[in-house]
Amino acid sequence: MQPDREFRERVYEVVQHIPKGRVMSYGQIAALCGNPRAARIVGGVAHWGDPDLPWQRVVMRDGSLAPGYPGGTAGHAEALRSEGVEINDDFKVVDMAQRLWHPVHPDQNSLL
DNA sequence: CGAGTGACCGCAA
DNA sequence: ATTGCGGCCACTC
Repeated sequence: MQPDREFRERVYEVVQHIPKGRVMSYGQIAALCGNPRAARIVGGVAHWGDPDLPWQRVVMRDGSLAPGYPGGTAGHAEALRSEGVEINDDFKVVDMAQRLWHPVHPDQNSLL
């Protein structure tokens, strides 16, 4: 797939700023990058984009983990646990609402 | 230009 | 609280 460079780089910018121990959803990131419906595109970036970024901090809206993470959901879970994020037996982030990171304010989507 | 595809999302049953 | 479905964006063939 590989989205256009413009969008892709904004995604990088955002993902880089997710603090350790916090997570963001694909849709949330997409919105922050100016394209609220491009959640799937963000997924594409996550899969094929720069591997030297904290992609383990990007999860689904409901807290479930991505299947495409290197090492599978299990690997993803481990990566997150290793930085203090609790993952339950169903491979979902415990207490998403609290774990979700929002750069500025919960509703308005300003760029960092 | 049309059809298929994917680390998604929100709204019904 | 779980599923199922349709809709979305960008890209490839």
